[in-house]
Amino acid sequence: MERYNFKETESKWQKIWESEKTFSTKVDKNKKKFYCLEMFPYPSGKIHMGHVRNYTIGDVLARYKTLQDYNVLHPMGWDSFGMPAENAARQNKLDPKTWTEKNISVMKIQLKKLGLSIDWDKEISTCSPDYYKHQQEFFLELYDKGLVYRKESYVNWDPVDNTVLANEQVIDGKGWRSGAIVERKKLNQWFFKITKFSKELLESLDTLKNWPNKVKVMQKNWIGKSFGCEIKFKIESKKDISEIACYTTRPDTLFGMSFLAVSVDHSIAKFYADDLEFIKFKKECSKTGTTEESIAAADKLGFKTDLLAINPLDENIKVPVYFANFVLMDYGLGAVFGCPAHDQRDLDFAIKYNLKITPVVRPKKDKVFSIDDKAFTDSGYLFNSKFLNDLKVPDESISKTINYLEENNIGQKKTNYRLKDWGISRQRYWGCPIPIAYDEDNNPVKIPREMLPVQLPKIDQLSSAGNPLDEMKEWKNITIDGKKCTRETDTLDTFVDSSWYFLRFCSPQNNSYGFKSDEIKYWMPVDQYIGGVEHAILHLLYSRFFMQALSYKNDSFDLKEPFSGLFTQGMVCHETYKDKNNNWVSPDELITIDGKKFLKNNEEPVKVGPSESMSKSKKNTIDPEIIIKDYGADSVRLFILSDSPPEKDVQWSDEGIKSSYKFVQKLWVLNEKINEEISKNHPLNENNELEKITNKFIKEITHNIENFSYNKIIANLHEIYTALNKIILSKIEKKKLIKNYKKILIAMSPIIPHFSCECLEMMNIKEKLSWPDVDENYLLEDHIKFIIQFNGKTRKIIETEKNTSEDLLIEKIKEDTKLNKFLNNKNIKKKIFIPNKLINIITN
RNA sequence: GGGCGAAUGGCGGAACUGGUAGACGCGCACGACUCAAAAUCGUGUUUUGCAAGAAGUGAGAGUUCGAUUCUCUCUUCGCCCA
Repeated sequence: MERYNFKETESKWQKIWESEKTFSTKVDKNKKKFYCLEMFPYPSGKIHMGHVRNYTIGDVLARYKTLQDYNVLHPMGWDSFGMPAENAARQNKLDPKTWTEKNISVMKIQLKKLGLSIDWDKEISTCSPDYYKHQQEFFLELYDKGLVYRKESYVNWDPVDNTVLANEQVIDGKGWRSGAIVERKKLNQWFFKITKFSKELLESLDTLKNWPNKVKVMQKNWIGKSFGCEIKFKIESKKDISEIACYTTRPDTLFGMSFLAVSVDHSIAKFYADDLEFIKFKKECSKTGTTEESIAAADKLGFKTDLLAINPLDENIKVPVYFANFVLMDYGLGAVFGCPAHDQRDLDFAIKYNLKITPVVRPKKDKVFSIDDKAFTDSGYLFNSKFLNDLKVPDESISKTINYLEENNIGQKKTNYRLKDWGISRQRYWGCPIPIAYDEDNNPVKIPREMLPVQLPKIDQLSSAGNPLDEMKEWKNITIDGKKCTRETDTLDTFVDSSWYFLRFCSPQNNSYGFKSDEIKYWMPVDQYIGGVEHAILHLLYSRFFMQALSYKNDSFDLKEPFSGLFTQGMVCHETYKDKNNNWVSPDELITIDGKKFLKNNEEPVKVGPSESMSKSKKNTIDPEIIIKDYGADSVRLFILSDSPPEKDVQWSDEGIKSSYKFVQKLWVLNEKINEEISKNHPLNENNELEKITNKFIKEITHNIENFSYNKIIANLHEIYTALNKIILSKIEKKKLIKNYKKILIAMSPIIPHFSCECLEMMNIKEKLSWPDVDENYLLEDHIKFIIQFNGKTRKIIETEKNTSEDLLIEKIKEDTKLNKFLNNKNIKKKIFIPNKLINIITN
């Protein structure tokens, strides 16, 4: 008996699939479609286990749906713009294009070795002009619809490297490379008006029935709808300022107001433009980063103005107005009123500047209540609030206060969203150029469509600082309609690239537009989108926005939600190891002796740490390429699905992959045995046991695939293996054996496709395969296991005929020596009888 | 601090609408084969007890004939937001 040669078999089938274009798909209106999409990879160099898991999960589904006779679109592409290419290019003195293309070719080969059912004819790459040309068209389309605008906005600025930093490049308020303290700097930047669709993006979440609730909740919180009130405060001032408007969600605490805080970018700041102290303060504010987190963590700073704000509920209360570093122009109206007693941030500020602290909410009516250094934010009752006293906080107090403010023309009820417009300008080279230029008066001019794509200029070497496009004088100069213009040198956020790639997969070669209408009408929406939960907010929200934006003022595009089903898979983890000097050690530097780990080179023991998600920095990665080479793609696929439910983290282990490998070998041995039995040509017999176990298996595996319980599928495979091994001893008739074994092989094929195809071929099965139906007739049992309980405790499980009556069962119990002792000398108080399931006899 | 979720053997995890807790896998133990080892195959494996039995799903309560499953309180952990 030969061992199963996975190397030969896997490469054989991969070649067949490639040459026969097995997975290539076309629009076919006579067939139901299924669009199965996994998040496309960033070409970082090599595939990692996370990819293996993601794409295996998707592949099982795609193959399953294909067998169910769906027309399956299962494409793959590359999210190939982005910073790592620039960083690598700087390090290796290559250009980002060369680096990226090399990585793509390596990773493509690696993915093919996994045996994925991908239509490679539909491959796309976002850094290709063929792709980003259409993105530039979309940009202009959105621009024409008024969904793109330019405004001054803050960026993280590294004053040493003279470069803009992404949020993730700011570590503890310092630049990741230079270590310099990051400053806030104002730049003119482009924005997508995502806030225009806040309401739609929020409400349409409810239509996404096949999304994890968790993700919907995250998006909901991110959009952050709140009810509140816009309040106009009269200002007492010698300057020409009569009013400042604030947005608040807590108008009910108005009587506790002790200051008004405005952003340094507020329109009233112009009155202080010449004030040296204010200029100094504004500069101080710019030292805080731009993230909400860094603003929350920063020291609260205020600049006291000569203005006084009048409390609209009691004009005798006048409070100082401050410029404050924690108020942002982006949120609300760039001005808030401070109520220190009931907001920790306001309280910190009030203590620092010695402002009045008046509590207006107390936990219980008629109780003495005061505030020390902790703000009271729980529910309770209003006091110190004149005509609002004793209202229940928060529900009653907020609504009644708003009513009062509206009736008296002081404020207006308003819905506010936390969601901010999407800043899409990146001061980077390796991204999609923004198709805009500026005339001599610095007015933006669209690049005419016939001049698209705006190609990225070739670059030999990236300088260490700034945006290289800025330096490219020749590239920058352009003439539009006879006017001399200068190109925009910022490129688009790479999230724009991934906001519509799933449309491009429907028409990857279409040159006239990003997609063909009839093709996306057929394929879209994506029926099942699969990827990491880390994209739960931004990528998914931006993609949803993009559909809203494309369909806005456009009758020929009515797709609002791109992904009708979403599945978020967990991460792949591995144990971590450290040597005696606490340096991370990689698993392939170790040997195992008696279950303990030692360094290979000097046999020193290592410390085994907890299992954490695989990362290069912790050196706990496992290279899929090596694993595929050693154990084969089918074993890897089997293992990556086997140990944990796909939505949870999975722990990579040597034992696990070895056991999967052994299982494939065992299946091979079984396959040989079955073929031998087939050749024996046993005579017809009436035993239906094989039909029974086959149908049971098909039923379970179908249910488990449908529910993403892929770990249970693997359990099903082990069970059917054991059952088959037993049953083939019973001389099964040839036709029956072939029929059932074929079904089983087909059901295994989404998970271990090379192995299954090989076995099917050995049995000379050549027709088009389809997913086996379950014949329920074989699953009807005439005997069932019946549970017998006394006082709620299971005492015995007996085999009975179906529909055995209660009386007959009682008879049986009385005859059973093991059971009747529970009845001796006892009164039966109650009997619970559930037909075909259990009887519970309550005695005293 | 707020929101969401989780907790089951030595480990990963099963248990569909409340009805046999621990499927399946790993690990471990014993046995077979072997001069021996590896590989392979077989048996066992929640705890306790010789056994009958008893206890047992993070802790505590509740609903129920019956709770891993439902309700409440608490603890710990994870994720997201601040």
